[in-house]
Amino acid sequence: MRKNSKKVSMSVIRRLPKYYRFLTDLNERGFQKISSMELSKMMGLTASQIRQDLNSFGAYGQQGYGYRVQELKDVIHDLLGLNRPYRCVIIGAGNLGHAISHYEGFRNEGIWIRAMFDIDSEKVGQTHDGVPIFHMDYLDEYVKENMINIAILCVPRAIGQSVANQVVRTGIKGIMNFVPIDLTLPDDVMIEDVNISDSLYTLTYMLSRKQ
Amino acid sequence: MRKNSKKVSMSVIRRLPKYYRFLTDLNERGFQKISSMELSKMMGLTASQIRQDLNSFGAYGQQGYGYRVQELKDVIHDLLGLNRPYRCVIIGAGNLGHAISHYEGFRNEGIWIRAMFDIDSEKVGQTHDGVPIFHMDYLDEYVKENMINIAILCVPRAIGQSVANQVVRTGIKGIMNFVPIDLTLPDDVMIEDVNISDSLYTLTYMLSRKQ
DNA sequence: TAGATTGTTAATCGATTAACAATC
DNA sequence: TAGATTGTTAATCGATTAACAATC
Repeated sequence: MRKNSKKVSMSVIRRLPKYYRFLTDLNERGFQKISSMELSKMMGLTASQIRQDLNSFGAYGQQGYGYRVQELKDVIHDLLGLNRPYRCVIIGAGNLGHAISHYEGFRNEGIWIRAMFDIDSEKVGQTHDGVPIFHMDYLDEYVKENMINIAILCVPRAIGQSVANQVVRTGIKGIMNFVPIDLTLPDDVMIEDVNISDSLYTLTYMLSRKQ
Repeated sequence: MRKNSKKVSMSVIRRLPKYYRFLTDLNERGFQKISSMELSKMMGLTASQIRQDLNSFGAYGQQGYGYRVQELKDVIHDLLGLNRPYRCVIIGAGNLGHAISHYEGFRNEGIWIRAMFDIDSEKVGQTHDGVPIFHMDYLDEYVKENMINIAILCVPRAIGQSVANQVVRTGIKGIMNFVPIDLTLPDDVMIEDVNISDSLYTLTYMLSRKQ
């Protein structure tokens, strides 16, 4: 029973993965139902906010009962777009690239790391845990033949923008960017930045404020 | 000329590293001054928001002139707490740990990666680019002797919480958490989460919405 | 001085919290 | 039914944008 979409705000979207994580966990632990009150204690949000959030995309609970864990988890799963396959390539086969290629957070969610790309002739040709490393020259062809829809950027800062341009030219519309720069790209390309130094500076701010 | 602190909101804090990045770049390129208008075009914010943000911590510009790049950069540098040294250890010497230990975003900002810790006897004892790997048993002693103030968690999910507890017992008050779980820790410990799967799910959401 | 651009107040917009009637 | 807990409206709070007087 889903309401036909009012628009879900970005603040809610950013909380969805967290809801999803907690619901998955509850589900695995065998919980059938959960109230906004119980969930609020676990997640550190207010019960009121949880009800507003869930209502904003019409994931109805049941008055006097609560939310069915499995059902709510499934609704959020689909809302996050996880009912489609994502075929990813990693650009840059350094330590970060390798770390992402083995990342345990992705398994079982239709996120497939298919290949890595680099220009280092020592790396090209190798395979790690079933993920082959190809030369950048082969990127365009590979992306088209394998219907790749996400590129994960793990290259040095100096070449970040130009590699991003190269990725965009293949037709890829989703980029996860680990390079600590602000990419300038066409509006129809979705970028999600993971800026490790920005995050660390938020931490140093907090540490320097606490007396 | 700094106003003695109205409180800076968290929304502003999260934008500070970005301001810092752009100002550092402008400074390196030899710019002396910048107006809120010019900065707004570069950064994709409104000029009004920029003036509000900068004013919230009293980084005054000059009417009719703009902001002095070097001065503004320095003020934000200090506000982020980067005028103090941060001595970090990485917990977990896998690919991610190694990636962070070489991370180019940190250099020249008083962020020092001093050591890595692991329990794998094949890794313990090695040194990579001057960063030694020690056994976890030695963590407490090392932290105390070397005045470590930040721990960067790069361990498998299954042991994330228990390793975090171990870190907290050493007295460390700042944790950067790469483990895709929600840590439960005392309130006086500052946590900055970098949740790679959460970020990716935001991207899959955006990709699935754009038809 | 005149022009430019800030600092700051007021208006708007959006997100969170509170409250409670609806209902399972 | 009575109790519990949602869905939803209203109130509050905070963040962003607009506007303009102050001033370099």
